[in-house]
Amino acid sequence: MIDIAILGLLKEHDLHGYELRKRLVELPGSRPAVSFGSLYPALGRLERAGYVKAVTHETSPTPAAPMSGSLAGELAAFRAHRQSAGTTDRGSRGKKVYGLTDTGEQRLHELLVETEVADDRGFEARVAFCHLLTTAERLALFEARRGELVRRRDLANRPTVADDGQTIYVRSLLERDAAAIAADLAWLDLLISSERARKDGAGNGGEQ
Amino acid sequence: MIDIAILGLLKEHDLHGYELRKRLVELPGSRPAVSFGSLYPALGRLERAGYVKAVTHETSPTPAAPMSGSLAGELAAFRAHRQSAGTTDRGSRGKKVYGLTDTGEQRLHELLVETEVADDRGFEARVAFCHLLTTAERLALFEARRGELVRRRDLANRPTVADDGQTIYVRSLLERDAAAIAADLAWLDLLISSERARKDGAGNGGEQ
DNA sequence: GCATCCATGTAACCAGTTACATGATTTG
DNA sequence: CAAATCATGTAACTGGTTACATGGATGC
Repeated sequence: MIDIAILGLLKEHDLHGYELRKRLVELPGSRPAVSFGSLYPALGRLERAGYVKAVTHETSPTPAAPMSGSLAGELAAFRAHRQSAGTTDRGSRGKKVYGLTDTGEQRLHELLVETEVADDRGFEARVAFCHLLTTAERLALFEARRGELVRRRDLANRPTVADDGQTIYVRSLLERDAAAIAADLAWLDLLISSERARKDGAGNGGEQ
Repeated sequence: MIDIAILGLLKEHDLHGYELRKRLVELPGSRPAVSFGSLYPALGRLERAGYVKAVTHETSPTPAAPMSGSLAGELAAFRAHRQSAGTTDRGSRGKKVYGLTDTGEQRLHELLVETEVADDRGFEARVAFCHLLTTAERLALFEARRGELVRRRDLANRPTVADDGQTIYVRSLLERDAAAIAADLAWLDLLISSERARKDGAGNGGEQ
């Protein structure tokens, strides 16, 4: 699911691996820190697949507006640019600034709407870039997640087979888990209702 | 960290793989369900390491008291026993009931007190069997976890580098994460204080 | 006697990790 | 010029997963 994060970040601006990783770590859900050993191979894979591509010269000096935010990104791109366009062609090991291709953009959207994978980290990664979705798609994402959480909750406080000598610690742990799921569910419901409001906001004001 | 769970469950009673797995799934922190493809190889590994051992005949028909709880476990052991000791010798593929060896018990304790690995699942697995620890060891486990959570919290609401155009979704996600950590911390603090009370309970009644 | 669960295992794969090797650039 | 940081990458390993192969026992 590192793919979502990479494609999502590259959608915002072109970046090289090192910088990409710094952003990756401070993205919700990518604990404890995605390592270079997984980042670079992933970039290579995405490049081979045609989703990203090394942008060497001034293909896109990050259009215009984005200068407002993210100085670091601009700087990285600028420096890389200067280096490659400047002297010769950059030695074997220079910065390699990646950008999203058209198919990469498609791929990102594809990954974002894929509700099958109910994985926690995957969900967080999707939410982090869900502003790229339509309201309906976002709603679908949230509701799929909701289903998953409900499933987990029901699974948790069901039969309790063979739980004879549960220690107080296990019980406490189970309670904590239940509380965490409940809190998550409440959070999701808020998101969902706000999304619903957005959807049929202008049209009609029914259904909370 | 499947090792902790396996050893911990086998400490309670001898079990064969299939039954073990059923218990494993309803253990907190072993989402979404440990698969056979990881369970059996793990058992093999633990057996080769000498931590567990297949108990075939009446080596230990689960001593005496444990009959009180866990009917399923007793049944499984009994059936396996009957089968092996009963007819011939059981075909190539019969139930294989595993038990914990002495070194396995040591190993379990070792894994339980190992506070280095700050992994979430690892922590849950340890708590699930922390009744096997002394109060002091348990306290150390909880406090190590607390340190880890504090570290995460501080990491989360620090610099916020390059967070220019954070969408409402990312912000919401970060808030949720922060709330989850706070809740976890509160839960832990409760555990810790109750553990402290237990420790110096008889001696003096200070410090809540 | 057929389906279904119980039961054990292997093989191929997956998504990541750590440790290592390498080198360029910046800064004190 | 040395140390720190930036930067890219490979190799070996980890801790699992799914899919597959196999077969015994039970229930209807």
